[in-house]
Amino acid sequence: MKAWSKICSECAARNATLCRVLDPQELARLNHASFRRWYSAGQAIGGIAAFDGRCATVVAGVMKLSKALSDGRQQIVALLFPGDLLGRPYCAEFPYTVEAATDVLLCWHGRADFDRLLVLRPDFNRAFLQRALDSIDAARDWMLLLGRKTALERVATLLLTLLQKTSYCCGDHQPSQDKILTIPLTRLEMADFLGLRLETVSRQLKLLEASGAIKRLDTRRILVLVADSLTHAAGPDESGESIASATAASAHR
Amino acid sequence: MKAWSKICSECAARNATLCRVLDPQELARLNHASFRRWYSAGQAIGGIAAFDGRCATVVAGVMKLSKALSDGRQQIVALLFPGDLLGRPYCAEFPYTVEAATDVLLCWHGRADFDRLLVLRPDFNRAFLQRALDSIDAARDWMLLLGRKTALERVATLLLTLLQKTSYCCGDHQPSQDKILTIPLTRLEMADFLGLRLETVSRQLKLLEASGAIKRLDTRRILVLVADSLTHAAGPDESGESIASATAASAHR
DNA sequence: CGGCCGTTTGAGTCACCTCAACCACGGTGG
DNA sequence: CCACCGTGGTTGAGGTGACTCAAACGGCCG
Repeated sequence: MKAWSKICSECAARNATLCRVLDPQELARLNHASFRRWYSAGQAIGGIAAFDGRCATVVAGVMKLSKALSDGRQQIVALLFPGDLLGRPYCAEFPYTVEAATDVLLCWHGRADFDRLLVLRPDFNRAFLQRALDSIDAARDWMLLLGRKTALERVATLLLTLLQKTSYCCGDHQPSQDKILTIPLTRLEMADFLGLRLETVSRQLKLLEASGAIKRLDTRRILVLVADSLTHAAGPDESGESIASATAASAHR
Repeated sequence: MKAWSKICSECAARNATLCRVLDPQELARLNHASFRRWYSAGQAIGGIAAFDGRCATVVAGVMKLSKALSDGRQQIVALLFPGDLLGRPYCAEFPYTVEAATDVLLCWHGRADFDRLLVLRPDFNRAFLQRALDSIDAARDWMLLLGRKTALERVATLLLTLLQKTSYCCGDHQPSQDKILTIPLTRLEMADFLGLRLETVSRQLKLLEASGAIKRLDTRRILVLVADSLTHAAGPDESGESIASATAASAHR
């Protein structure tokens, strides 16, 4: 494992973080008020209200946020990659179950300093807002998947999403173009993210392999042979709801 | 129909809007830079990039945001009620199809003035941020529904949600406790919101009626007879993922 | 009256779920 | 070194909830 610097300016996730917008002085101050901690895979973070308005940045690894019904049905609602922010400022409650999917290094920010930046630094504030809005878009994209896509499309979409996320995030990945995807989730977690059962996920992966799009190296690693084929399996494009009410009339449903 | 004042301080949606936090002076200024416009049910708003960073407040009626695949499959990702904000500041793109579900009155805000408030007024900024974060929560709640709930649970949940939303929003509703719910959606729209087919929605409503929880007055209006029964049909509580790994061991799945 | 639209109802099908067996791998201890 | 076990993954057989297709209904409007 790399040497994980405690210095913000040397942060492994620096380019992807919110903190990027800060000047050296601000950064030093935030650095002083932050601390880092490792969580091992599967470890959950605190009780329900353990956040108490504090935020943390994912430096390495993948976190998962999930919601559950009391009968055990569970839905993963977000994955957080290096550079992503965890928590909700101003708000004691953080209504999700937070768990490390892989081993994770978090950088916890001092609440007072973080809130201060939000108020005093417009660019920081705006970057934060941008993130929040992006999270909305991501959640809504996934709503489309959960509500309307088939099992095969869901699995293919997940693989593509992971491929994209891990390619420019500074995980434990080779920066090379080898197209080996290391899935940070178990089959059960994939299922909980996709609104499927783990058996179904397994079967769809088999189908994708049979179609020649991928090759399963081991349970966690997948060699992407034909990315286009994956894209195709992921279903039709999202339509920007073209102006063409002409096409809509015939093609609609 | 009421007389819809053009004066912000007399706005029908005032108590639910962002603008609530503004002082009279700011309000007057924003008022000056805003204009109101009616959209009839079913009407779509502009082309894809018609927003161009501008925002609008829903004053009356219900808007829907949806995403679609190019083969016609569609998912409604959000409903906007009076007081809710529409659009995305700083960003030309607004990646949703925006349509009026009912007749809707929008109050369009001047971009410059709106952005200025966002920067200069911390309370306004914070209120906006709060909204965005609430939208994330709402989308993720719905992800749980789409990924894990049964058809009956979905329909019941929708009815409860609508009941709650319309009860304290200043729609065309009686403020009384009569428990008559006027659904602002067609069956097809309900289906597109719930990730179901319209026939399925219809059948589940029939089941709910057979169980005595509701009575269908006409296609749009529903008399809620036993709200508890609806709540029960909506499925088990969301668990705050209790500390009890003890219960989890047995009850989990 | 006739046509249209949104809705309801029915009958049959299928994609995904359920249940269960089996397998591969890694760690543990005799 | 190997028997044992636990965990996570795969595979199979059968079931079912929601979908598909189709027909009929009822209110509305010309």
